[in-house]
Amino acid sequence: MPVSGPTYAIGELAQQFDVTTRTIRFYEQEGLLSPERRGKTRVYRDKDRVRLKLALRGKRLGFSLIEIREVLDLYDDRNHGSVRQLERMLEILADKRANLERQLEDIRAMQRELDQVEARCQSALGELKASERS
Amino acid sequence: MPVSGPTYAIGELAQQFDVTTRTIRFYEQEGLLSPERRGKTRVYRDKDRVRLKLALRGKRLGFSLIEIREVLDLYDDRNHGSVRQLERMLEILADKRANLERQLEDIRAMQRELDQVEARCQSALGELKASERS
DNA sequence: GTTGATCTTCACGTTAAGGTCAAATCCCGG
DNA sequence: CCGGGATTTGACCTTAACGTGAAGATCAAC
Repeated sequence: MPVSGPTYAIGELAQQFDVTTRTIRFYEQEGLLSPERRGKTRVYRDKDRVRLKLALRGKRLGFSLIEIREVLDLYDDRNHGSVRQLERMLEILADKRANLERQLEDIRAMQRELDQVEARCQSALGELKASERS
Repeated sequence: MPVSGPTYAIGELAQQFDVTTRTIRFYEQEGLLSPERRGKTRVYRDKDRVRLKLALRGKRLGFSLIEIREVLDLYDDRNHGSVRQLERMLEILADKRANLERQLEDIRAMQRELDQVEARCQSALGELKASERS
């Protein structure tokens, strides 16, 4: 009983996520999406929507489309391959996890630096405005 | 009295940060670095090293070289321009800050998803190994 | 002094991630 | 049934961030 749920046109999806239809078609070409077809036109379901959302999140984090596809493919794995494949998956996951950790560190470091720069800017601005009043 | 401190050759720096010399020269061409010259050869000081470090961090966070240059230029600003310029700087900083926040959110969301995928992998792996023993 | 490592500039190549037409086709309200 | 907006495929274009030689200068070491 595949409840099926709502469907979306490509333009609809594009609007929802603020990307162009070109992007969505490109993601399909690169194997990130595989919508059904009604005739020639693409029909997207919620599972496609989820994949697109995850893909865009990955992109914001600097993942390449290839990496994103790898993870997405693991994600809805109804064919949990061999032991070897599963172990490879865990390897990839560990890798991505490590990367995220480093990004967190980087972000915190950069936030500290932004704090410093901003403080200097603010004080410089204060002085300028003070001298303006003189 | 500019203590000056240690200097580095381009290859040295490349090794320290695990990038190619081409990258370092490219960053110079793009205005991120501006080492002195002894004759034709580049001589790097600690301040250049710091800029390189910050640049690479920025890159890991998905900043473009242009954005990185903007921030670096703000960073060692001995010529804190006009009020307008300072205000523009604060604007940019706020922008980058917001971006970092979103990245943090994305990272946390993605970590949760990795947790789920990994759990599924682990359990599938457990089942496979169990059935192997039968 | 020659060899090998490192440096220089110049220039063309490459890859990722789409953008940008163009020309045909589809679908839907009137 | 038809006109206009949305979709389709296909082709080529673009930008960022380097890679990859080529060809020569320099410099320490043997």
